Amino acid sequence: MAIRRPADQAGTRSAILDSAERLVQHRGFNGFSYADVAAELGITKAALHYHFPGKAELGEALIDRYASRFADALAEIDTANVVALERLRAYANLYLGVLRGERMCLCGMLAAEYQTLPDPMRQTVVDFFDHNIAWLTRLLQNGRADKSLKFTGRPEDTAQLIVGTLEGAMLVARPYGDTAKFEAVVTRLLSDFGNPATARSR
Amino acid sequence: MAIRRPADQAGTRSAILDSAERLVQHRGFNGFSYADVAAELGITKAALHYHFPGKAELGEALIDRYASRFADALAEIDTANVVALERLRAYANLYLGVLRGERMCLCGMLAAEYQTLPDPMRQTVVDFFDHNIAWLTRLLQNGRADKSLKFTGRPEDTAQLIVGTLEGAMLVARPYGDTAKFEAVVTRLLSDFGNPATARSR
DNA sequence: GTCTATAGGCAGATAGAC
DNA sequence: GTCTATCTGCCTATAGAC
Repeated sequence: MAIRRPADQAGTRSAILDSAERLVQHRGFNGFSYADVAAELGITKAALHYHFPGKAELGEALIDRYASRFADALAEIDTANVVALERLRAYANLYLGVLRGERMCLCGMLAAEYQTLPDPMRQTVVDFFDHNIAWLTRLLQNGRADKSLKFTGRPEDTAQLIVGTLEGAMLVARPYGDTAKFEAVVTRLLSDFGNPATARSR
Repeated sequence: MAIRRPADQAGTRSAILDSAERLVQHRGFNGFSYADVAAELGITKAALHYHFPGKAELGEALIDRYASRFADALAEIDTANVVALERLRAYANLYLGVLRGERMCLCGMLAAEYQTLPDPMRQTVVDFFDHNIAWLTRLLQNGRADKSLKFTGRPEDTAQLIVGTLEGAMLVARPYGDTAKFEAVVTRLLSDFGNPATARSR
């Protein structure tokens, strides 16, 4: 008893989201227009308004989909990796994948534009970060408990540090068009959490 | 033999820069307009175009002034602090001051919008980061040499990590309107560089 | 669902008077 | 230097035909 829906509706809707997502991650929410999306898909602006009444609704749908995809990726990391340090590495690789597509993290981009975002989008951005921090906090707590991760202070603060470092490293690396800069930061970041016996302070 | 100039010219010019700088750090380069600045100063848009022919030129002037002020602050840090860790702390405090004014770092904001920036502004943004990385790299080299700083790997990579972490922590903390989140990250970041004898790995 | 046509507003920018 | 007036273009959004 599947819900019946014209193929085009779901197809166009997700094609719009794909295009808009790429544009926002590339140019920002204030840097793209309905005209850009319409041109990319070969349809008119009016058709977009049928699927998403306004830019605010499109933006909300964008974050919702991105957040749920990210949540799936985190769950996948949990099932695929046992060791906490490996989970952390996999988490960093999510960001690297985004940067490789010459994109900024969607919510990192929206965080920069936060003050100009339509009201309904704001909470959704904050929720994304909250979810990431919560997941990392659990990971850090577990890693500390089973002694696979070494770090000082509150897990919440270190989780905040990790998110901040990854978002910031992306932000700064992108103008250089140089993923190596990002990767060097990740390596350096992760090295602090590993077994101190293998770390060298020179 | 001072250069003579009507008081208003220099006055208006820097008032425009002050207003535009605040607006860009708050709302982004694509999130403010000549009309915003004009309204704030009680003058017309046409007057702005007299001082800055176009938005691109205004943007360039904005970064130039910001970068030179930042360079002064770095020089000031070097003369006021002997210990490398203290210099690092003072550097982080520069960022904290910006965040306390409910602003994002100008160049961090522009880095997010990089793909939509007028061409002449792009190199100037990159130069800003290069300068910061270079200053931090020297600081890290000196700190390592006199054993006042502990860290692993190449100084360049750690410099990149520090800039990324500070920019990213600002980016993520601002939507929360919570400077404490930023300060916690800074404390956590700096603790890794201090004397290991006083650090606790719990 | 998608189109054409168009409204209404704001953007960056210019000409020319004072 | 700053003004008024105006241009052109793009923006988001809507009405109504197909």
